[in-house]
Amino acid sequence: MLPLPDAAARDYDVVRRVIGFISGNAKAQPSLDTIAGHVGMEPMALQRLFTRWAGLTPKTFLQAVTLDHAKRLLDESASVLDAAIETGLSGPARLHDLFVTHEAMTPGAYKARGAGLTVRWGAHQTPFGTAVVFVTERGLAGVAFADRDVGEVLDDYHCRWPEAAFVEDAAATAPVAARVFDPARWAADRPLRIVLIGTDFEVRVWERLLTIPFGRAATYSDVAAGIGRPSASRAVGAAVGRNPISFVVPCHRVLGKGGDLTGYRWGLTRKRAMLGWETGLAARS
DNA sequence: AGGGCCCATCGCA
DNA sequence: TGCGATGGGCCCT
Repeated sequence: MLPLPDAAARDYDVVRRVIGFISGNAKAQPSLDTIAGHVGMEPMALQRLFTRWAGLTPKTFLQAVTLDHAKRLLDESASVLDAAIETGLSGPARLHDLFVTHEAMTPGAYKARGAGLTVRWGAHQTPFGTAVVFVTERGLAGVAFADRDVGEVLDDYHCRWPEAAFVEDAAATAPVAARVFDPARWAADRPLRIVLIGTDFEVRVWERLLTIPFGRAATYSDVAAGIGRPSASRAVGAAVGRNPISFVVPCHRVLGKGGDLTGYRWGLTRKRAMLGWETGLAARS
């Protein structure tokens, strides 16, 4: 049973529709009035909602989500990325971002398929819709989005770790969810512990994603080069798509080389939402 | 076999 | 020029 949607979740529903509309009519550059009309809101109300959600007006958000902007973001990020990798996960480059310490369960855990693991899960409202959060004794193990039905997400994770014991325990996951999706709580206390369960290759890709700073982006081939497999960008794409801890392991910050968003496990609209949200937050500083 | 890729080429306005 | 469409190579499950 889901908790009642809070303000953030209701906001996301509007945001989702707006982004869908904008990207479907990108060429037409729809005005605020047009957009508001499409979602059945007053323009001013929509404007306030967006500003509350992302710190951006819909107009600015629209610009932040275009191909041009994505290309520029990639250009600007290229230099920053090197510095971020130097300082690693705990350095000051993580300003504005979650501090994360990670541990890998590989490849034994992959083979063991979660045997001996107790996974506690709960569904929570977030700025990007309903998320199912999975935690283990060793740390946060999964974040997944459920557009319709939490059951689909559970099936998915059951398949990943078929030998693990799953226990619904929203009381255990609620604080993690609250912290992960609330920038005000980032870096406020101890680093967030996460555990990466996957093949050797996958874990290396996911670790690499953790070095992409907040509000920036990298390409699939950047990531491939970064793990010493410069020609494996396609395999990187597949591994990125299997990232079990979405948002926390920022797979939404990986774009095609030309600035295309290419794909996202939880829907391109959500990827756009995350990128735009980060842009707004980074600009606010 | 088949991907959340990438590059080169080609054809068409 | 620019923008699709196509084909071949690539490398991990």
